[in-house]
Amino acid sequence: MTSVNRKTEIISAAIEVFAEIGYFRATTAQVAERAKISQPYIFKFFASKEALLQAALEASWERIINSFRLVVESASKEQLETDLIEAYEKILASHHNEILLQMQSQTIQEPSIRDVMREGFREVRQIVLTAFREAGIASPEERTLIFLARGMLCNISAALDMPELMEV
Amino acid sequence: MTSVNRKTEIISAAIEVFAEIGYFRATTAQVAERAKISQPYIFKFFASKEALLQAALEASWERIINSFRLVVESASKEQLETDLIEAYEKILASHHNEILLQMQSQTIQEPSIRDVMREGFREVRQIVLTAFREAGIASPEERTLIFLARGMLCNISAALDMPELMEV
DNA sequence: AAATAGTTAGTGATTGATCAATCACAAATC
DNA sequence: GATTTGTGATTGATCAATCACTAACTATTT
Repeated sequence: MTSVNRKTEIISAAIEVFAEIGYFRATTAQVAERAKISQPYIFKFFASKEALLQAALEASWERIINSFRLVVESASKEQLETDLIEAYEKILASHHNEILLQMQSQTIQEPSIRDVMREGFREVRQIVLTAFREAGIASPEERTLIFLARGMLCNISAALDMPELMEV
Repeated sequence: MTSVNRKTEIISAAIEVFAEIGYFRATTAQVAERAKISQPYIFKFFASKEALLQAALEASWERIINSFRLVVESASKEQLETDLIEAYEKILASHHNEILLQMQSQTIQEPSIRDVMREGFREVRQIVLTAFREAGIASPEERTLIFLARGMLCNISAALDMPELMEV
């Protein structure tokens, strides 16, 4: 097992455990158990529990950003927005825990966590806004706002299992 | 000091402490200190820390719901949506902690907390949807979805101190 | 092929601190 | 004297992080 693979495994385990139990309530022992390693071994890869959360959040943002970049590169101007929505819904379905962890982290006050969250939102917004502009969509700022807003309500709809929130 | 006032004070203290520190990390001793009572005394009013969170959430939803009902009763049809937005922004400015606590609770898995959150969203959505319908607004379901979605992005914008998320 | 040395992978045991909740009790008020 | 209001002390459980240690693997020399 290479070191980088082991690190990835720990991050995956942390995403699951933090999302299911809540970051502050979850224990590093639970993460270790999920990753099938000993509890102290986590600290060979991450300086602290908070550093592990940070790494988990970076991984989750990267997935969204990579997915959106792919869509922007390949989608037609007419399909751009619907393809972005579809890409996000796929992530929400396949990596629900990463979204739950992001939702949690929106209210975590630690500076390092706040920074990751802000940078994630900033970058996603920039990708969408630039793509909308280059596609010649009218009122790109307003449309970007609505796109992000629908995404956030979609998260809540999924987290609380309230599909009616997204029904028209 | 009447029992009901004391209870209200504890709830106010809990909202502050839970919002600032995070529900799972915050301690009942911190809530007690904020309420200027002893830590055990909390448990004369609330059976558990979770019951206290539940009461805090109920209070926060009630504020929003009462405010929206007032707007719906008095606003003109043309001003309805802007007045609702204004009412929500006022709450967000004056009771930021209540919104932060709601955001946290969107991902807390305990059944009693989930139930409070679902009921809160359900009721707010119903009030807005009914008001939009009765005001003769076109596509009331779609407009309600957008209204709620913008509200959720507004929460995040405030929580992360990212005003650019709401700029057009 | 065998021995040696060095590096990487991984764990058991511990610790100091922390916390929700209980209980017995005191003080104030009615 | 009885009810209400309120607290000190305690407890059993829990946790992040550290430390000392072992096992396994790799490379080099003999």
